[in-house]
Amino acid sequence: MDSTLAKGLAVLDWLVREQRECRVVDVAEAHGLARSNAHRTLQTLVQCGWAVQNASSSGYRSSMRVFELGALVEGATDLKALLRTHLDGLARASGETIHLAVLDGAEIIYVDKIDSPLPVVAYSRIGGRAPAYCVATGKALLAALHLEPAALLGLLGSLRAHTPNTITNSKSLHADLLRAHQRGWAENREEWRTGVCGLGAPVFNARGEPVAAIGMSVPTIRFAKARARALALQIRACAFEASMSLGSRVLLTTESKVSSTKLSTHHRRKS
Amino acid sequence: MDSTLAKGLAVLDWLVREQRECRVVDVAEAHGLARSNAHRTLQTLVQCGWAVQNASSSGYRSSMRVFELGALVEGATDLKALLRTHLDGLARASGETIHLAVLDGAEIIYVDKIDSPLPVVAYSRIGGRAPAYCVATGKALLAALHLEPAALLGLLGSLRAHTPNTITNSKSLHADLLRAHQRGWAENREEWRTGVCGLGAPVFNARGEPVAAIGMSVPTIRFAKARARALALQIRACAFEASMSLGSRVLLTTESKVSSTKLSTHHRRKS
DNA sequence: TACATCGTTCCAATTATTGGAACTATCGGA
DNA sequence: TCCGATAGTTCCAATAATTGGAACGATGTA
Repeated sequence: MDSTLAKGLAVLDWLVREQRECRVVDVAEAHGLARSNAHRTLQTLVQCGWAVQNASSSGYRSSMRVFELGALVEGATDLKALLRTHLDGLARASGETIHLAVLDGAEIIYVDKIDSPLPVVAYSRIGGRAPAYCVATGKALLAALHLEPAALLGLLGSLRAHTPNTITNSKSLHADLLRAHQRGWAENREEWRTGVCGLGAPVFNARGEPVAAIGMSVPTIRFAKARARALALQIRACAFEASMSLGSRVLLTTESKVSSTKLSTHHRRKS
Repeated sequence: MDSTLAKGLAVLDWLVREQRECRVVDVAEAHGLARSNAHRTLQTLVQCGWAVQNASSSGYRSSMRVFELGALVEGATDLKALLRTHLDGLARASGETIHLAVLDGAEIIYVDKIDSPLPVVAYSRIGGRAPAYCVATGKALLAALHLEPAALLGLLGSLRAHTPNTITNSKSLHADLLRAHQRGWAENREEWRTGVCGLGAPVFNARGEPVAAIGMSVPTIRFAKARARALALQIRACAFEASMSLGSRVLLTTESKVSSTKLSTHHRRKS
């Protein structure tokens, strides 16, 4: 492992998150580096175009490079643009907050979001993260991977409780994912934030791979059984249409088959 | 300069732009590294969370980290969210393609964009770049800096011609920027892309600093003198309102004073 | 089967990094 | 104005890390 590279990446990451002009000593203290080392690291970042130095104050900020590359990543998948209309439709139909999320290891990242006009409890942010096993979008994506319990645990690590409702048992989670797969949507009942429930369904690309999940965050107060089910059906239908628009060619005759037919091309199934 | 860090950043940048699964040899060849070196560099990127390795193919891709950080940068300025409504208004009023751009060294980066329903000639992309001295948004931002000709040349370097109309003379450019400042908007007459003209005006924050420029791309065919002037006035007014919404407190009485009063808090003026 | 390609590991030679010290600049208080 | 403290920057020898060739195993191909 290139420790110099690791050091520089850590400084860069830190610099971006600080979102302010940082001085050499700040970096040195935050990373336990000698002043001269921090200085050279920052200079390297500047010379490579990842940071900019204020000529008068000699403070450092991250450059627009990460924004540029971030936009590239976003544009590459083009998910956001392609699925916007679907999200809009869902937002209008439900009136709730809608998310588009992708899986990144054991976490999901919100790629797009439409805020609800109704009062909401929790705040999320584009680019924000959440543990995959705690939220509906994450569970929808995990369910679409069809991992065995062991592989699941390997991917997620220990299941920490974030609320009294968080599923912390590997077998329970696996059962929950299986149910999600069978139904075609995943649920989150205050497993991540108290007072907030969620629904999510996976979106598949033309190769049948799960590339994102469409999710909905609903305050528990508006999550009565009948409404929850109605919203879930909306999400599932929306995710299905979204998959179609990405070129997913799933043959199906009845609505209830939506989820089960998604299996087709996929890697593993549990024993 | 930490060469190991520079090497790693170059590989990371390359990996993001490739937008495909890359192998060790690809990286080694592209950067003139030994296989073992490329391998270790990639492993470091993976361990630090900037890249992911496909377990089966052992190929590497950039992770969502850059997207996450990019979204952070975008959210930090919050420019996009704050100015969206202004851009929308301008887009509806003009029917042309609207840009929001920020200055990054000698280039501008498009932060937001609303496509025209009318036929357009050139294609731009959020996160895309253009030389500041060639486009209207860039010239609007440069004009707002009030740099002396020498400082301007220092910032921009040599003025390469991208079309027959590109301003390649430092003095001419300075005069053009001065005119832009006096009028309150900058123009681009096929200086970047043949067949495409542009208009741009700077947006100031509460501290009177130019933070972005609102721009409009118009095919030359729709850029007749009278219409160009009408659109320019729209842009200038829109940028002014946008500045107000960011907390810029510029006292003004007549419309024609919009631009000249912007001077107030600023750094340098030419001798 | 033999060959070629590639990912990965290992290690000694090399090279770059490291951090203390010194120098300079800036700021604020006496 | 002087002094002391703080911080940015430069320099350099000791150190520690990187480097790339070689070797090995895995995979795919003729």
